[in-house]
Amino acid sequence: MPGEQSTLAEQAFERIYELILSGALPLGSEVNEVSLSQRFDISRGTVREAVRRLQGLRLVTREPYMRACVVSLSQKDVVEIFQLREVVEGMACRLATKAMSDEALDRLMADLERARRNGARSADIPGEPFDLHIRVAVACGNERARQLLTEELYHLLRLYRRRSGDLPGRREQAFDEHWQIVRAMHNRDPDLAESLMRSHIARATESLLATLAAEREAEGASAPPRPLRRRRRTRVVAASPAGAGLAAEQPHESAAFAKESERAKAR
Amino acid sequence: MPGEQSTLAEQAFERIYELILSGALPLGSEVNEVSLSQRFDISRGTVREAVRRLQGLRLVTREPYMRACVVSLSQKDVVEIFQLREVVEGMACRLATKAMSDEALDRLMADLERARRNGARSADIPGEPFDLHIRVAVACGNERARQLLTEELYHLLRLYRRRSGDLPGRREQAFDEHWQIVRAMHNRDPDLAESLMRSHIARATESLLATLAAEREAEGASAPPRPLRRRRRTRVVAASPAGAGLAAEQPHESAAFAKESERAKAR
DNA sequence: TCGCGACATAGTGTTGACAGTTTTGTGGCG
DNA sequence: CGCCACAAAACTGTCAACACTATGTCGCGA
Repeated sequence: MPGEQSTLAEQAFERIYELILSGALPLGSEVNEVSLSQRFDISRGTVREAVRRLQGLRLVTREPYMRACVVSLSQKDVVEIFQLREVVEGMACRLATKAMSDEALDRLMADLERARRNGARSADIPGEPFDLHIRVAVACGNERARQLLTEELYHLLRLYRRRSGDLPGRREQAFDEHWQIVRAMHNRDPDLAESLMRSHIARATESLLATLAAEREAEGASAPPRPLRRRRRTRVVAASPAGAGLAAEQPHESAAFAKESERAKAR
Repeated sequence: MPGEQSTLAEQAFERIYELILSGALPLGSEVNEVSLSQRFDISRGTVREAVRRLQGLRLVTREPYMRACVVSLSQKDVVEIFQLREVVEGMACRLATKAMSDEALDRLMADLERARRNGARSADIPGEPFDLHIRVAVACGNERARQLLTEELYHLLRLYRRRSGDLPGRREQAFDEHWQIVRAMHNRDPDLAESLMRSHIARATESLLATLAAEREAEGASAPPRPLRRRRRTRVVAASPAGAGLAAEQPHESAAFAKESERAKAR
């Protein structure tokens, strides 16, 4: 019963990855090897291997005898990621403009138009059915850039976005910018497309920073020293055998957890 | 006797990394866990952990029950890396132009001038005492970009560069371009600096591609199908207990190996 | 002679146990 | 009442053994 085709460690890697993306493992939370091994009902060494791969992807940080932690993005991190995205997605846009077929460009345009009609919810929200940024990254032909954008940077931003809405009006503006970008691509103007994409992301950066500033303002001095780290007895527990008492005192949704531990630990 | 301060797995990671960078583990060669564990005189599980981290950095590729392999860069890979470098280093140059202090810029200029006098060998060769690209990446202030440039992309190129000289005359041209870049930075012209850096790398890309094409031409049809993979009985063996019979049939330098296995396995 | 299937072998996947380190809880002392 | 030393707990680091898979080899039959 070896699952499908991959190794246990591979599956564990995927599952932990999903746990982090879904917010079940909150940013900055501790990653406990034994807890995870019990949850997945596999050996600790196997979990260990998966965690080391996460470490390689810089999704968890670790130092010798300390507990591993999910990365917690500071504002500086977010700015750095957006700076990177700005130039790399600009490049991807330029390359895609040169690489895409006429049919693919027509399809892209049609999909963008359809998305606009289908509702205003899918302008610049990662993971939505139509996501221009993903489409461009995939189409650019540079596999390394695609991986960087869609697997290393974008997911981190998804993580971050969960807890920060958009500025009002930004959505419509983003749509407009998307439209201009796609039109430049369709006109086979690589330099313009790159330039527009860069401007687009730069504006999104400013919007996000404004949102964050407003948030910080609103929260006021509720918890300025930020008790991150050094927290007592609040670590993500391994779901007591009954599967009931989940640690739900976090402001994140810890669903998708309970169903994982329905085994009686008969050993 | 726990070494200095880090874990065994950490040290193993570093050592394997060095092995790959030094060419002792040639590109595309197989990475044998037991062989390495015997060489380092540590457990296989520990080596395994290190290899998984290398995998996370995409320096080795692996599929379920197959042997792990050091990446072998195709020409497409190199082009992709240079495309990425072009925009990311351009960004780094722009940010550094804005972030560096006057003193740091003066020092940078002085070092460049000194490097020019000290010999023509250090124009654009990674790892040399003065390396403008590293200096810019470090000074740009974007930690993520620095890591991408100096630890993920640059080392791969070092790997590749080992076996490809430069085009004649390229070195002087590179020096000139470096000089222009630094002058733009010194004049606090971020956009010009970014543009110059991008052009510089684009030119370097063309130079490298020309070199590769010439090489390919010179080799002719010596080994067109490229027997990489599926080679018989030639794998890097684990140094017989006497420490003598090293597998030296590879056209790469396998030095720095012998000295690692002087322990009698007294156990 | 060539194809093909069983066997042997090398290497990876997984596990449980033991050792070392950090954190936490507790009790005595100033 | 606060603080420091000490001990227990919790967790990570390391290892050796066992299970599983892939690959090369050898013998068989057509």
